[in-house]
Amino acid sequence: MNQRITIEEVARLAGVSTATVSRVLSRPEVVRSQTREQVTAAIAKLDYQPDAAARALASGRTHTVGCVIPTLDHAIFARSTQAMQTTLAQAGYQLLVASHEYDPVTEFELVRALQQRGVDALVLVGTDHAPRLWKALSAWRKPTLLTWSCDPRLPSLGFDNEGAAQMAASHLLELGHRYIGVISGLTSHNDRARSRIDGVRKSLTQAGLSLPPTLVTEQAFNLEGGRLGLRKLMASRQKPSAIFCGNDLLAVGALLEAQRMGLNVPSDLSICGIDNLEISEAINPGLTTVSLPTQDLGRIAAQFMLSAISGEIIAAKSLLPFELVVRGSTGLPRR
Amino acid sequence: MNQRITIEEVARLAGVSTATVSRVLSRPEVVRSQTREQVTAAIAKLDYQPDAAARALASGRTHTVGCVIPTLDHAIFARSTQAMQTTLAQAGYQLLVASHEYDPVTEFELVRALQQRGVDALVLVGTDHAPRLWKALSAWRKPTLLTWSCDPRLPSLGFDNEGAAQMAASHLLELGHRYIGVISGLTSHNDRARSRIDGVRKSLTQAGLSLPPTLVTEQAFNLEGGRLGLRKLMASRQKPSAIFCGNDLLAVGALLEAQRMGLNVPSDLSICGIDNLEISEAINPGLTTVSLPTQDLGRIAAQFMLSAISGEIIAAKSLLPFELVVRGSTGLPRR
DNA sequence: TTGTAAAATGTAAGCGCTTGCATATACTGT
DNA sequence: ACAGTATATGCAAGCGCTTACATTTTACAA
Repeated sequence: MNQRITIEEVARLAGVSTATVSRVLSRPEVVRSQTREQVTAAIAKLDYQPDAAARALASGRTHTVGCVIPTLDHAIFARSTQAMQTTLAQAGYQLLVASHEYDPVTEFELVRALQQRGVDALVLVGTDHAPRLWKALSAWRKPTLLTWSCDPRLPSLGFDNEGAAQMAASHLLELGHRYIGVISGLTSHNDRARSRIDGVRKSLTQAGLSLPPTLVTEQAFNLEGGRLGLRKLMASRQKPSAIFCGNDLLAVGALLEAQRMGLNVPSDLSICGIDNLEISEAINPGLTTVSLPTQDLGRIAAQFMLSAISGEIIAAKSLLPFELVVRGSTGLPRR
Repeated sequence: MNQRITIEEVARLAGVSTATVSRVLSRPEVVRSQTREQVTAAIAKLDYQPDAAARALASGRTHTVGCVIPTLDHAIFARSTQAMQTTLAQAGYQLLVASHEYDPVTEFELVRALQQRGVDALVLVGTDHAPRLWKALSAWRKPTLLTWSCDPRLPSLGFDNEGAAQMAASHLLELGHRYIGVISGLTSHNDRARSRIDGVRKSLTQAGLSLPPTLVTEQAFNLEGGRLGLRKLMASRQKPSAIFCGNDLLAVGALLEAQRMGLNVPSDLSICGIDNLEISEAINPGLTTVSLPTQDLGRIAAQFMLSAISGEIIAAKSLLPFELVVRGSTGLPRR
């Protein structure tokens, strides 16, 4: 250690006890202003930096929130994590990020690791978790929040993924499409992807249509997946006139691939997604999509955790709003 | 606390001292295998989870690495951070992420916060830092790594940003372009952006050309910035026949905007960027760019930090390779 | 056997803070 | 001026580990 300055030296210089210095640090309002100033001056003079480990050990609070996500490689998670981190930092909290890349075992281990680290709260994504992870969470006596989707077992802040997909599907149905294909993200350990397929299926059923397995393909969550999915669907006997993609990355991939294949979007093929990434608006034609407030998700999640840490009861379930954004990638089917 | 299981209870159940349990945890090889098994069994039976704060306080090591980046909203940082986190987690280390959104004051505060948290190592981006941040870093006795660009003051793992830009500019020059515009990211608190402009300027100078201020525009680091930049450059008296963009996000934005304006890329206008994002390959036409191994950056940075933490001397400066990827967005200028 | 060195384990003193409780000091009204 | 409170500060016991050092056990050679 670099001759660390301790609270004791600050106390000595300020002519008070270590307890008072500690109070200035964590509950300044209980210290007489004159005393407080002496202490503050001593802290400044010595450039004292309290040792977080010692504070954590003595107080049981680390001022750290853990966040376990699938991956930062996807803009939606990066974006919400970014918002979360910023909000937390403003409140003096630090973010411990860990990603499991859709592997439930890794996810479990990361959660355990973060719990050991003594994080004051934990944020997870989705509802698909290993049983022992659920167990580890319920045995844990600190705030936990599920994001992106909701589950009665834990406080949740998410979207009605099924509803969002229905909204998109209804749009396609209203345009007159009857053969609708689906490019979904991989559904393993991903409840969001499953819910979205379910949403499309529900809409089709309500319209008296069905969703044949040949018109559904699961693809890796990236542009390449969208391209592969498109080729696969367009190779099927009954070609779809519209394609719903589980997210915008797949949709953009599909759109670009359609253009490469010489198809005109939307007159030959309508495409729509979910998320509303920046690229969705920029691309030509613009991508019709369901806009999700990803950034808000992160910010509000952070606020929830801060409230929960300070003992407030947070809502068991909050759904964030979303809206259909119609752009050029969807249109009437060729008659 | 949830009736936390302590090392003492494990020791009692295993019939050994707490010191032995501690050794099993951190240096199992010094414990006789028979004893070790008893301890391991007791740990498993009690589901003991050591308290990281206590370990940190007693040992001075937190098994945590801090990473301060501009923002996770940009794919390049998200991607390298993702790689870093994964590599660290595999070695039992956790990642504390903080982003400053190009604000030097925030950056300084975040670094201090992470130092207080007792991170075992720190990773920063770039060489533009507030003087007092440099001071805080040199007073700190733990490994620090600069990434993306290099600086003699600290161990660095980065790219030759100027060289990458020169590579792109040379490509445009070789195609015969003489009026080359530049859409740069904001250069404030961003040495990479500045180096890249410098690289282009150097190439032009070597070719006996110059880079007039009217052909350079600084834009926010996103698609919209690329679009604005393009409109600005194409509104100048002497229109460029090729545009170099400081990164692929700007380039993609510029490309899409060019198409919206009815320009044909590359016959009316060549565009090239730096980064090689996934979208750069997928878009039509494909974007000519300089491919940077962003993911490797993160992975290698993590490995460096792990080595440094265990006392190894790491290279003062490592440059990662890059290569020009020529795609459809650049071509011969219209004669 | 026994002696000696090496290996394994135990003892106990912290690590640097927080906080319950005790004490001291500052106010208030009479 | 003096109780009687309310407020501010100090005292000191931990928080749950790690680790230097002391002690015990084991291994092995003579």
